Amino acid sequence: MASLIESQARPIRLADIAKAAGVSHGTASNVFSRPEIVRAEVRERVKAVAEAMGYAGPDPKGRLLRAGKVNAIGVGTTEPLSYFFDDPFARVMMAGISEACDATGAGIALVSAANQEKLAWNIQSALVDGFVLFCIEGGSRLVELTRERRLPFVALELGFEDETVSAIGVDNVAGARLAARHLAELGHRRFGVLSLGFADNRTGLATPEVIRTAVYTGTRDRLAGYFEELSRFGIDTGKIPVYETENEEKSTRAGLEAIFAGPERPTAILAMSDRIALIAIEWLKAQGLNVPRDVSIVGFDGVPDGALCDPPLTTIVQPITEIGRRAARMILDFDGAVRRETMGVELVVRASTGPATKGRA
Amino acid sequence: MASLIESQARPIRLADIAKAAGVSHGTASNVFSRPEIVRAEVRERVKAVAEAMGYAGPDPKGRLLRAGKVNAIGVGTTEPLSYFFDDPFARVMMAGISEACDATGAGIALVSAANQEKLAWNIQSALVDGFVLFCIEGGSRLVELTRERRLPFVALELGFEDETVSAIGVDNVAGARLAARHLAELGHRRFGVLSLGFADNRTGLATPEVIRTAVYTGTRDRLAGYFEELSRFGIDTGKIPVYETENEEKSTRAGLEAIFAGPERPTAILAMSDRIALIAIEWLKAQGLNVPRDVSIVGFDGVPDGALCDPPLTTIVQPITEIGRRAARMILDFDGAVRRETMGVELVVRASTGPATKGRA
DNA sequence: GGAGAAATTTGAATCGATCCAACAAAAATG
DNA sequence: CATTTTTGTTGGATCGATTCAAATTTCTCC
Repeated sequence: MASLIESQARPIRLADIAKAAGVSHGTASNVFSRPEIVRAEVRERVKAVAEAMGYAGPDPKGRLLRAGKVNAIGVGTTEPLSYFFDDPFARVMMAGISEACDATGAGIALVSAANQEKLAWNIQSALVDGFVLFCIEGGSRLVELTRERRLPFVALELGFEDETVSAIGVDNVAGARLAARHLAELGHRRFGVLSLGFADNRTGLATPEVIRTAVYTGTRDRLAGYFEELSRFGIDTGKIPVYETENEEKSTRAGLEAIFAGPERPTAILAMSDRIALIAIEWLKAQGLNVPRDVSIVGFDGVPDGALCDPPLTTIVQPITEIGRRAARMILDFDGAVRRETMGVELVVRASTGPATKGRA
Repeated sequence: MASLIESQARPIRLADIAKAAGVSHGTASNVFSRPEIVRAEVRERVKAVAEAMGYAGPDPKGRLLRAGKVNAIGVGTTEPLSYFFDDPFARVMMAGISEACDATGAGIALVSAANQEKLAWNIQSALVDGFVLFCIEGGSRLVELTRERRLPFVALELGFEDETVSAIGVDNVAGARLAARHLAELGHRRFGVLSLGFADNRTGLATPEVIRTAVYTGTRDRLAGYFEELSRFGIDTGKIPVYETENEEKSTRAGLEAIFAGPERPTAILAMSDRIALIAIEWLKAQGLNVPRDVSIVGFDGVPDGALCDPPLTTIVQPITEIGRRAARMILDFDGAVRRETMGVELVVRASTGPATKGRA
């Protein structure tokens, strides 16, 4: 009963302690934030009073206003919050961000929202010193929203051309070329591409028009890399089906059905993410197709799951953790400059790719 | 250049806008927080001025102090921040917490720290309305620290007896009994227990003394459940080796070595977490032992990985996501009451357990 | 004992907003 | 046209702390 009444009462402020202890609030403040400059006797008295009155210590809300710095970075996405804990790519990225934050003692605030208005509000009201943005679906809008906060921010993946936003990403063209060359060198000539979106909220077979007017240059560049390299092997890239997935199960399966429905079944799949590739492997196995004997597949990202699945996934490995670390540091040590960093990628050959066989599966 | 200078200048405050637009700060505030009560003409003028001066909108730092509510919950642990993205149990729990936060539009602030002082500081200065605490190693200290903040908080896992702290956990005794009975009914008579810690920072073979003076009642209860049930089958529990692991690879392997070093090799392992169980399966396979033919193993938790490993893990499934959801809601809808909820668990039999064989492996 | 230095303490100003009682202006009513 | 109502605006108080120049106390040392 007493505790209930007590808990409903207005919380005790530093000023209350100061008055009760008979010191100024300046001194009371010092007792907590710079105890060494307060005379021991006074310090103990104030502390005793605080203890007796049940003071919880200086409220960070008050301190914050004065200090200006929150000492936390916001990580934003248009996906629901659970994305950070479910998606393998996001998780590895978060591990890198965590590392940088742990090192400096900064906190992490997760920002997201189901719908657009809430997202806007959450971005506007997040208590952070800057943002790291996961630019997936709706990335452009996320960047616009964040820009209005006028806080430092970094976009992950060089998803768009705007040179005024800081970003860290990988060389998508080079990575895609590595993937394509690997398959071409194994003798593959019939391909299918499981793509990411070329613009917001897209899914389905991509027309040349869609590809040409791509908003997401990351997707565009990966495709360009695939096609450039395949052309060098004399392959007619115009005939390659490119299916835009939403990087999840449903649209990826639809894409596979579309790609394998045609008369010229591919012997190799280029997937723009490991997640897509993993889903594809499951689908192919369920169809009774052997990977890599019947169909080879190369992913993109290099998430840990790729090494553990069956067969282990050949993929283009990005330095995801390092990207996360750098992004976080860019915010933590912000100096006002716009930075755009491009990281290298490498081809890691595992067991999901093998020589092309002549026979139809 | 210009932008650099601009960015270093003192940020524009609402008061600056008010002055420039020739209105009071009260009206300027209303333009942003309750636009509908401001005359359209004035509203547009103020907005135009704000736009022209590059005002970023009301600073949440200022608003916060007045509003009192942060609209975010803190999730605390003594592990490094990456724990939230690595540990399978934590991830499922976070998914539940995320769900509840998404539903109400609340944010999540991750709080952690490598060392004790930083942890204290991070807990003290986190801008949140309440905490959900992962009480693993050092849980008691985490609770003490959090209690001082005098904000609502919930401990996950009923790790200690203190009835004054809100907590959500599972019926550990019942769960452990299910696991033990399952193995006993399969004919197993020689057991080994891979335990969690009975107190902070412990590892190694647990003596009866250690078990009796356990700080973590969760661990204690699980062991009690195992032993109670095994006793009913006439098994001498005094002879069962109990090894305290740190729920990670190194100590778990050490535990397995210790348990399998004796002359009476167990035919069944009771693991107090799926993570431990999964590591154990790997270890057993590496030793050339077949699971479940040579050794059966039952986990505890019910994380998704358990269903995917080889062989799939028989385990005691906790409603982890639901626990997370409830914990978050307890903070979000805090009403001043201390709540302690015990959730049910169930045995899920997969392929890591089988009948005991007479022959030594 | 007193001058000067060093150590503490004070209290007003500030951080950036929101709230609200009081007031002013415009609109509706008699 | 005077009075009431409605609608919009104002500016001081407040949220809970920190900061810093100035004032005060205490300490040193001759």
